Amino acid sequence: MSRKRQQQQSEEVRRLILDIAERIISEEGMDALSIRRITNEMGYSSGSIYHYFGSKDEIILCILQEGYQRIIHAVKPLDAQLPPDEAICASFKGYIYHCLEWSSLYKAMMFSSSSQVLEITAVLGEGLPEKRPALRGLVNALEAGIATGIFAPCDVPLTAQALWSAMFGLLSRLIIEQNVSKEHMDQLIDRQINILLKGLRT
Amino acid sequence: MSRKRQQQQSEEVRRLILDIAERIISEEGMDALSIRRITNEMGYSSGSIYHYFGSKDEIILCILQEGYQRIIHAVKPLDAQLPPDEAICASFKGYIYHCLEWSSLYKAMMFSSSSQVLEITAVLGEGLPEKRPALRGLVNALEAGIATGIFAPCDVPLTAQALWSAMFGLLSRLIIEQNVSKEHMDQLIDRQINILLKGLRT
Amino acid sequence: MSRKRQQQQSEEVRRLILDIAERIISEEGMDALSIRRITNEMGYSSGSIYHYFGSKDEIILCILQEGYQRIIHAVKPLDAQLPPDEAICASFKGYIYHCLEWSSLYKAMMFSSSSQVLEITAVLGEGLPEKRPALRGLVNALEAGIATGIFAPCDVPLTAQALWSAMFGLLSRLIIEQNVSKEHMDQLIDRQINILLKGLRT
Amino acid sequence: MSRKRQQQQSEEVRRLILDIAERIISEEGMDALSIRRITNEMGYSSGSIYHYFGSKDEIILCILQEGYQRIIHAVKPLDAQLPPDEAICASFKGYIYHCLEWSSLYKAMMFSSSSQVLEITAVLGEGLPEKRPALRGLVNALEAGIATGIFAPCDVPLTAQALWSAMFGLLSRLIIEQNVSKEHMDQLIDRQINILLKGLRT
DNA sequence: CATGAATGAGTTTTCATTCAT
DNA sequence: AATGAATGAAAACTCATTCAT
Repeated sequence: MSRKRQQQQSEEVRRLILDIAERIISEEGMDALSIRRITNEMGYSSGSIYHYFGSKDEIILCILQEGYQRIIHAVKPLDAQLPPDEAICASFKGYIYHCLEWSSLYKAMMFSSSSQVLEITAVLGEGLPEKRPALRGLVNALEAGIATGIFAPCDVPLTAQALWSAMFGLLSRLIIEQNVSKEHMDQLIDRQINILLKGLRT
Repeated sequence: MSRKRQQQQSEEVRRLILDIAERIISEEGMDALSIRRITNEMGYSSGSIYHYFGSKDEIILCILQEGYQRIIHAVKPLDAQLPPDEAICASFKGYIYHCLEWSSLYKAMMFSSSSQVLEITAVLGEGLPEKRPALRGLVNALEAGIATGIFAPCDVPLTAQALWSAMFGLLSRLIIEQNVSKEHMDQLIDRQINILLKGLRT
Repeated sequence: MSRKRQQQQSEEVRRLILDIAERIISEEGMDALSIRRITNEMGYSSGSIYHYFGSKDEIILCILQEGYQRIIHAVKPLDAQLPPDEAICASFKGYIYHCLEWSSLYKAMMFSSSSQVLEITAVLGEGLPEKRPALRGLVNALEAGIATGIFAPCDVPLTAQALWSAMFGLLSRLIIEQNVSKEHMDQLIDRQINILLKGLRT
Repeated sequence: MSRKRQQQQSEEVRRLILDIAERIISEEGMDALSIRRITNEMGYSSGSIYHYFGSKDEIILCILQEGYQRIIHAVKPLDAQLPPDEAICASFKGYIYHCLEWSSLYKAMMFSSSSQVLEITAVLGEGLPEKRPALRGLVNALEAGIATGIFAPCDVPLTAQALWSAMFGLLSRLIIEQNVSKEHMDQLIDRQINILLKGLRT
């Protein structure tokens, strides 16, 4: 009992640390994250964090992994009821608007070349489109669209990578440039998705 | 003679500083850049750098501006002889393959949200498509294509931003993910450009 | 027990820092004070000081406030039993001889134009004679003296400021010039107070 | 000829250095003075200053000495035509208002305990009232006043020191506290001189 | 005489990490 | 498990001074 209880408590503190750290990164960027900041906001002393994590890097890695999970889980599966093109459009928009709310975290995660992070975030490799939830849905929609004849036949995984990269580019610029007006943002997103979908059609 | 020689030497030291700094940024990222690192590698004392640059930021700005210049100068003007779609295809490919050679610097520059850097790199703002050399060519090609009827009429600056962002996304992923095979890379680039161009056509 | 002991020790270290800093200021002036100097003399590493104080300015402010407190607490309230002129004489003498013992600190404090310090030390502003303990006693004595008819009616706060400034001037010169003999010092103090008091009489 | 000319030119450069340094001290305080600042404003290189002065301290000393001379020369001799009390009043006012215009320099000079500076600025020592121009005039006026019966007999040098210190105190506070309104300043000066003069009368 | 490059020691501050208690 | 004191290295930057040219 006692041991179980302990483990549970320990897990709660880890959670707390990660939550605070993630909030700092999201609100003020990676450079604002420091052990002191975290422990201060927890009401703990600075040393205590090393009972829960081996190093700062371990914390960051954890956050990036979790952040990716969160984003993925938030990517709703493509609606099989909808025509594939509309499903892709809805999915992309959902993804973009969702990620814009986690922009700092998204940036930290998706722009990282750390091999540990890339294990999670890479999409261009052989076979990855089938592994990544986000791309898997895209692959399915593309295949469905080809089957129903609204999309031209093509190398589906390759096309999924190309499409996703395009959308990633727009999302990235929106996050990086910061001061794009909501209106212009909406127009850009619409325009890009239109171009891409039209590019797929028969 | 002596004065000229001195000035020349001074210029050489500035160059040396910039080269070392750029190498550090390219190899280890922006955060690894420090005055100490630079001066140590030069064999100078740390204060000496302030003979040549007013501050660390000035050095960084210099590097980014140079990097941008390098990129811009390499962006060949769209070939007016070619049909607009082929011109865009050639231009995009040229841009991507060129920037892949300066990948780390490109990353440092294009992923920065520093306002100083954004003054140079931002593309999504109102009126920017006409100011940025890369986008201006795209705007011209689009207008030409619409005029000749191969592209459907559209909001040209908006479309240029959407197109460029798409291409930026693919380039970014290629840079970030590092271990994409040359063959797959070529296919991806071809595929994306095809989708985009087809998306523009009438 | 342990916690109490720790807190006590922490308090001792703060004390040590303030004592060393004060000594440096007293012996070598404000400009000689540096974090390094303090920590070196403590046998600590330079960063450690930030466990106890948030910044150098905080240390200085602490010292100045303590110095001011020390001076104020030593300013005995004017003796209401004595005739006002004698009370003023006694008070001035007490103040001068007391401050001469803390001369370097007094100098650092009273000659500073830092706004933080002036909040504590300024006397010439509107309404300040009533706020500063030293001047408040003077104001009371002047009013008492005017009431009993030994002092001529006047603008009391203004007069208090003028009197205190005069005494401050003599005290300052005694501190600055250092090598004035005790005998001459006594004569000067007597003479100045006599002139001032006679200047107030009816 | 050549040598004479050279010496003259050298003298001019020394002058220029001192003028610039003094202006910096006056406008921005002692801490703002640096060799770089001086040489930049001269259009010279940093090293060249050492052809004219052995060290920064030598420059500062020079300025303080000159500053004192300037102040003294500006202290107009007491008007022997006027009654001694009016002459003292005029002299004090002239001194105060004059020095307020050189406040930073005055502060640097008169608050210094450097023995070199004190050789010039000390007034409380035995025999100094007769040596210092400012005090000598005061001594003369006091003696004249005693002779004509408007001042009570007294130890004249001692009285001169006490008077001057009083006025120095007010001037110092006006300089230190900075934000005293012109109106209040005038009242304070009037009030203090009135008290002092009344304190001298028979 | 003048330059300007270079030094070296200095400044305050931040931070991840360790460790005795 | 938690503390909090302490470290030591790092950060950017400043400045008086020296010296070869």
